[in-house]
Amino acid sequence: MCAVTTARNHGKDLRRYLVPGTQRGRTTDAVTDALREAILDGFLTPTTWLREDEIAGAFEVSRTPVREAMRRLADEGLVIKTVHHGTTVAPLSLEDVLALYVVRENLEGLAARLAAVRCPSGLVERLDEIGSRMKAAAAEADTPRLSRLNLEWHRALRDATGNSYLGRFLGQVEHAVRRLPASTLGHPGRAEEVLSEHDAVVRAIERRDGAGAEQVAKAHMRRAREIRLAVMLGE
Amino acid sequence: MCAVTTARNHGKDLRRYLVPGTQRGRTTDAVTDALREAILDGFLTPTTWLREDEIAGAFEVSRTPVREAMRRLADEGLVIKTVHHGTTVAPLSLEDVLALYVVRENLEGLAARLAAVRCPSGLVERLDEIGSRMKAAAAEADTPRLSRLNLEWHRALRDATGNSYLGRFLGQVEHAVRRLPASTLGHPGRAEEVLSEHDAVVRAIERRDGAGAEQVAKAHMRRAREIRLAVMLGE
DNA sequence: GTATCCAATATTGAATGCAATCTGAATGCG
DNA sequence: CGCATTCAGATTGCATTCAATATTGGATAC
Repeated sequence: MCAVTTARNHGKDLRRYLVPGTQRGRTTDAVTDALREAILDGFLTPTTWLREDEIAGAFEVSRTPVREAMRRLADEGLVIKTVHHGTTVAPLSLEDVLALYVVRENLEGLAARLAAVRCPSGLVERLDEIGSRMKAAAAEADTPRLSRLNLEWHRALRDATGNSYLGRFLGQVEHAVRRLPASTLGHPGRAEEVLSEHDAVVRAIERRDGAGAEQVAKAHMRRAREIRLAVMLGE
Repeated sequence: MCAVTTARNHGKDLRRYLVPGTQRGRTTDAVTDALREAILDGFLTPTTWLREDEIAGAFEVSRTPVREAMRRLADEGLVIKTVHHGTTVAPLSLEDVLALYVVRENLEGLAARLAAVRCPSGLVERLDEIGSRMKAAAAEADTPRLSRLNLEWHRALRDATGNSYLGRFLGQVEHAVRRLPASTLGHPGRAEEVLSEHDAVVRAIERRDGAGAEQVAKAHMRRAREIRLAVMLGE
């Protein structure tokens, strides 16, 4: 038995990644999102061979939207295509993770600075509101919910930059980060740490301190990388 | 007559963007690259309506690879799709340009720093060699050649970072920058300025000065943005 | 027993056809 | 005369079909 697994026996389970409210004319988008979710979620693990026919059958659509979805995911770096041979889920090495966090540190820092400079009305309140919900989730040790809220917090921040390119790049970073095995938020003491680091960013934004916001946001990411490595290397 | 132009009368001229050595099984890639080139080159201008079967006819392929190409370019932000209606070349506002350069400044700075830290063997020589060719092109006032060499220089730098994410993002930035109307290298005195700014980056890399390389690279980009704005606003 | 070649098969690449739907103009009604 | 409605044409979305090619298993020669 080789290391390559197939999606054959996963069968119809893939369907649960399809969002229900898909209107006509959006099949390709729905399939793309579903496949992306399945990969990010870890349901489709690296080196899994994705046969177009199989996926099409699981989603009960034709191969055409599946083909387009595959190509898009290949452009995003989530899968690897080889002509006339097939598509496999891309592996993610420790080296990749380090490279990812290096870039992320810079982009998140830039986002914090831009957000502080623009500081659109309601931003501080929104970040604080998400922060308080995160606090509640942390108190209940509800890591999945904490993780979703964390995502929401970072999205709110990058939306506040008003920079479409930065937003797009941070979106791609987010996709890549979500592929990593387990959330770092489950690490002992990390949840509280994240809350205080986020708070530092928001306070800097509140006083329109761009440089300060950038600094604490970068420190937040450096710490996140540390924890990530600790988790991946088995604490 | 509305502001939307069509590709109808461009006809077969699109074919000149197809690279000749396209082997079988790579039609979609070839079409994608050709369309991207045509947009970056300014042959297909913003708001141009791209009809699938028109493009397919021009390239003498079926609509399938054209469709996939359109979707990929939409993901890259070069075109805008609306369901059941069509695809148009995305506009590029002055605001977008500013946003682009803000992000670019950070990414190029990071690339210079990483390149200085790693400093793979042969990098300094390669950058200097491209630099000397740029000097020759500048002496002859050969702006198109200078522009190509400039691209090559920046690519060499980002390849030296060994960071795939940074490389991908800078690649996307490069695509966006290439869409801008005219090269800033034709601006009076800019060519010489670029040469000395590049040299400052290389010297910093040579002495493994990461922070210094980042600083001069960022200054290089800030200056590039200034010139770009001057050019776009009519000097 | 092993290496090499060949053909059968599996799988993807691209073309074609049909269905859905958006646009725009002509038409009917107030 | 203005506005809503409907219908025809144009265009994209997806399914299906055909073509090309990589893989793999086996037969054969050494």
